[in-house]
Amino acid sequence: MPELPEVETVVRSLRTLLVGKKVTDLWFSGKRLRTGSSFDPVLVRAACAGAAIVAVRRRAKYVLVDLKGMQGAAVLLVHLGMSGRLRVVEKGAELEPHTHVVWRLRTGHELRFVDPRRFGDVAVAASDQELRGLLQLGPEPLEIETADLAASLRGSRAPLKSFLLDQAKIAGLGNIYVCEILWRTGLHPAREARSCVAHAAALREATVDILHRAIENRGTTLRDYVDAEGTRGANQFQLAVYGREGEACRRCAKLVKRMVQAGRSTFFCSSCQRRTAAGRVNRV
DNA sequence: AAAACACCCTGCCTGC
DNA sequence: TGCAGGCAGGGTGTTT
Repeated sequence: MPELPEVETVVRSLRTLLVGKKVTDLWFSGKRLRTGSSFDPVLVRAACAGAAIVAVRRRAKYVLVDLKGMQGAAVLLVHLGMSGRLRVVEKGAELEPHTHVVWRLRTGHELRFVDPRRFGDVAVAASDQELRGLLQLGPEPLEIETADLAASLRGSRAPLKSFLLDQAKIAGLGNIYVCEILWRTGLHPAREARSCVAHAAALREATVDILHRAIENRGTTLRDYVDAEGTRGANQFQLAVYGREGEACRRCAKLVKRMVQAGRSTFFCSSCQRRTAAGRVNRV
């Protein structure tokens, strides 16, 4: 499940493998991607074929590839969804099932987008401003200012868990890292966001630390996440609560609980993470 | 207006 | 053993 650290890891590996390379041609499976996707093979081919790869960037959970083609500059957007992978392989390497887009490079390598569940997305535009997926995104978690986070919290009656998952409020977190951030700060997932204004600094600090550590570990591989070179992450061994229902809390040894919020699992410690505004910030 | 929810998809796991 | 059903959840569109 690629979240910000996994996407950042993929972007870094793609950057070393792709920048300066030229796309010769593309191949498509013909399958649709996620509902509401603007994925259009004709447009993607027109923007990519013959273009040079200038840069590879990340915005929230999106991979952005800057292209320079005969018709000018373009931006290629790839979202990995739940099960998406971007791999750079040798031409002629066996085609994995559920491969949907292949960019053939002049070097003889291929960039491949593989996505069994097709929750991912591929799109092109002339600039970031024309990429629909990027328009509603909030600030980057690694760059957000405490005052801005506090102001945003103050205006939301949503549960804190939902607030942190809302890409319009803060862009790039997913279920795994939100659970970890809440545990680290000792805040209960069901607390109203606006009751946590005083904890904005602690939330920001925990977020930055947890994301940095996850990036250092090259992401969390729970099932099949790998980077562009096929390397698994190692951050799954650092998780304090996610996926640990019934196991001992690493801080107080009580059993980690699971509840469902907005249809998604929340893992937390009911002893360390109190509903009441105790004002206590826990440290590992 | 903001929050909640249904939907898309496949693979894995559980239970009968 | 085999198969049905539940579950995983990011983002979008719809409903409350």
